[in-house]
Amino acid sequence: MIVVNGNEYPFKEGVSLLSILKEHNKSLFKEAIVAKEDDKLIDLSTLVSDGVNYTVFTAESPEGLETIRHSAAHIMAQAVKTLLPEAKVTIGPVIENGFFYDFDVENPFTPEQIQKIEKEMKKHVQANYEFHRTVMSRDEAVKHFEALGEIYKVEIIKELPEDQNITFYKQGDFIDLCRGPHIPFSGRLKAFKLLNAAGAYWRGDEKNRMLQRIYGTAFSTKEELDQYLNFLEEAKKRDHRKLGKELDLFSFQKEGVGFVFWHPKGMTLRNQLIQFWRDLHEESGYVEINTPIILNKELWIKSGHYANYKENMYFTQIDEMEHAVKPMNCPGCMLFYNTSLHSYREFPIRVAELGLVHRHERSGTLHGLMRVRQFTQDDAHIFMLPSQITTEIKGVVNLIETIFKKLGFSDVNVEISTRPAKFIGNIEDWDTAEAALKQALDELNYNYEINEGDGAFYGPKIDFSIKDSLNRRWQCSTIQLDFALPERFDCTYIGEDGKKHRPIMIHRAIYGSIERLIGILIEEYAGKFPLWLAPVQMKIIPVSSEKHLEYSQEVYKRLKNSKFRVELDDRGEKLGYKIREAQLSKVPYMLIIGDQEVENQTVAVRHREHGDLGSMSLFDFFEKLSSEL
RNA sequence: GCCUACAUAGCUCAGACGGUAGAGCACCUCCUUGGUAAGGAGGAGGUCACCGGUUCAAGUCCGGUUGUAGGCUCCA
Repeated sequence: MIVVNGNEYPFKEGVSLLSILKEHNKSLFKEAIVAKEDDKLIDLSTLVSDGVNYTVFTAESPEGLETIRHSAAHIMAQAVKTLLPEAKVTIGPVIENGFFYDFDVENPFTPEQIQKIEKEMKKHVQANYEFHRTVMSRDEAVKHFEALGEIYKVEIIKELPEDQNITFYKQGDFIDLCRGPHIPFSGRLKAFKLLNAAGAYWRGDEKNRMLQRIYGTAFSTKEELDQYLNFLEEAKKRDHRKLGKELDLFSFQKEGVGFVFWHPKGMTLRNQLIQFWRDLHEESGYVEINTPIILNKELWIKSGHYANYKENMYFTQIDEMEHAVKPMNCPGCMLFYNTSLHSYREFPIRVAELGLVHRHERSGTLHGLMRVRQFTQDDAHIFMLPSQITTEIKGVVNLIETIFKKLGFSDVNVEISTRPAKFIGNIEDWDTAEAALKQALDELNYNYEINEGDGAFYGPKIDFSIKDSLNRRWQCSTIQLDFALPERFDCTYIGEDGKKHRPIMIHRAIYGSIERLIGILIEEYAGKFPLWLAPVQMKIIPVSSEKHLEYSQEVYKRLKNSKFRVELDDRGEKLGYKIREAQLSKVPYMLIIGDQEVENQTVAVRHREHGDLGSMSLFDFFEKLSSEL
């Protein structure tokens, strides 16, 4: 007997899972993509063994979808080889929303070629080739691919363990090295699209040859594919670079590549975020400092940045002495710490700094507000006793939670990075610190991933990332322990025993970069900022710019005096026109003032999303606003 | 930095074959004083990113530079 998806079938020697389905379960047979034996994904062509429990997946399952995408990459490679036989194939994995395949070709792919490749793929799908799995020995495999001139495959095979059987998949006359599993027939690939092409280094190493990568995606149905393509379109509309221009928040100029020009409305966003941040930090027992953005080279040698981070730093001369523009705030804070003698009784000392830092990023990596060369970090350094680590980390995590909640982010990813191969300090300190980080997150019931060995050389860290509109993750908050800097700067405190000790120090940032955060917020809200952030909170629109002007100005003054960000549109345009403009500028409230409002001393409130809310007294409107803020 | 594509008015975009620039919106002026997403008329605005080449003639063809976009790499 064998079991498939809970149903028992008689066992027969030398029969594949697919044949079993074909015989006993026609509907599942038609939909089946891949299967699982215990925890191992297998092809449907696998011959069944007696007494085994199999699970068969359709395209609807994550396993099925991933297999479809993987096979789509192979079919794409097949199509490329059909059209360009001299192309050399490399690798073609599944990625978050699709797949790609890298080719070594003489000339980069043109959009027309991509179209042709897509058409060719459709032919291969139509042909409904069987994906045939074969096994070869290493030597056979190397010979096979050497004969074909597929040098990249040869390279990969040579790196596989000597004794390992190497599997191949053949569909039509195309054969590719692959661990599998794959869809049973190419016809099971029902909905796919090639998206774009780009250069990519072989093995991601810029010293290697640049290959040409084609990205594509595949879904279980045409509807889902269309839905995804639609999502990409929608995401484009939310792109912070587009909205930043439309809403006049900021700009970039060729005179300063990677440096943001903040326009008045963008400045309001910054200031609101900063004010919220300051209030919260003051409540949470932080002090705030500000340190210079230019400091001499000796400092950066001492901090280790000169040795480890020089490539990303800008240098300048002052009185013939070399100086650097700060890429980080920590050394300045160390100097501040050392300006006085500290006692363990003061601990923890929480020192915040909204520090303007400059980092040289390679030109090709710049991306709107998300990656720039000058940005403001909402930094803080906390000095403490070893026994205070967990409590302090928890304090920071709570602060992060409060802030993300206010900003409306729910999809936050948390990762702990532990001791790397190259590290400073002693292992006991690392172990204590890593345990403290985990304990803090555990006590707060956080789910997190662990990146073993991914910590900085100076200490372990917790990173928090959130998503932009295209589901790209951006790291914002970070909490990093640092064993190096207190040492390098000889920071000390006087302990209970009257002797000098080395304090524990953490760096932390919550917004990460104010620039990046605003970029993410623009996309998160699609430009419709909540009332507390909105650059303009309400616009007063008189029906007639003559008859209703006086009362409109009075309303304007009262709102202005109550510290609201209000504008009065007193142009001689028609009501519909002014509403349209206000609507497009995404102002939360429009206050329409006509004869009725003047007479009753009210305002007609229109909300950017809920439309006309009717007339109300200014007092009621204030009540409404305060309930929203 | 590397690969590819793109660069025309403030914005969004047209400009087959090379014959010295065009629309809509925005802006300015005038008319219109209009009740919940565009009232009308007129006007002004461009060294076609920059530098060089081919040509009688370059927005258009070629080369380079700069910037932008999508990736690679790197990171807040």
